[in-house]
Amino acid sequence: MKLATWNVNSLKVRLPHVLEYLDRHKPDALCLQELKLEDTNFPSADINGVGYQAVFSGQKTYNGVAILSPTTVADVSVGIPNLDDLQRRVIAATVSGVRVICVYIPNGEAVESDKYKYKLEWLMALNVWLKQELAKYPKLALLGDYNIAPEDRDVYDPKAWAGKVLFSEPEKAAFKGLVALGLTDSFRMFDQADKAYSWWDYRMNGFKRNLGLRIDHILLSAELAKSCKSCAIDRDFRAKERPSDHAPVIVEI
DNA sequence: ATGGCTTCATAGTGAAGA
Repeated sequence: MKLATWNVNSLKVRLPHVLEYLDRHKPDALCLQELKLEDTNFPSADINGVGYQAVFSGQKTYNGVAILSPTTVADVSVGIPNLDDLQRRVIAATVSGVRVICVYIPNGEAVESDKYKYKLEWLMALNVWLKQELAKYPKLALLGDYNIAPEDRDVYDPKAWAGKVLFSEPEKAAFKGLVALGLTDSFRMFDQADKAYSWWDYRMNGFKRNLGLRIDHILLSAELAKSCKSCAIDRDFRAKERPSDHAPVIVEI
């Protein structure tokens, strides 16, 4: 079974890339973030046309998440219970017996900002909720844009990024808090190339110079981790014409 | 060098992303 995640930075613009991705990898679930469109504008017909169905929670201009699957999914839920959040950042569904949770964790803007406070509060609410979800669903995968680089090796220049948003200690502690629930960072279960990242700034030729961060992750519950066969970042889609600034990440379980 | 690029938005001295 293949599960994938991709921050597409506008589904309207990236639809051809998404359709190509589905055709090439045929994932059992593809989690998308930053749709940047309202539900009424969701391109269901195009996605159905390549044999996939979608559940989604969108909003105008910002955020928006979806799960694409070749089969009908069950028990769809949106948002985090007990978190009053107008931003569409979470959608979950059960796909072939696996609880798939798609998240777009807040960016945080800068450590001094109110958005950073919101990010840390959001992460705390996610942790509380996930603890309950893991008790309910032993087979659980948390996929998405975490907006956190967990370790030095996930950052092209960790000294320059020290203390900055995406790499600050409280954010890294929140990531470890998710791992402490019993989740495993699937990417680090396997040998990987050095300087492997999932996001590169559009500016400064960030991709060509490989000035990137690994901020898109697939965390697996113990039961899924024990049968996980691979995890890979697909740089091909970042190298295309008019790409998203994020590359897709995929696991085989 | 707080810029640099891309998106959606509106027509802003833009906002937000990461």
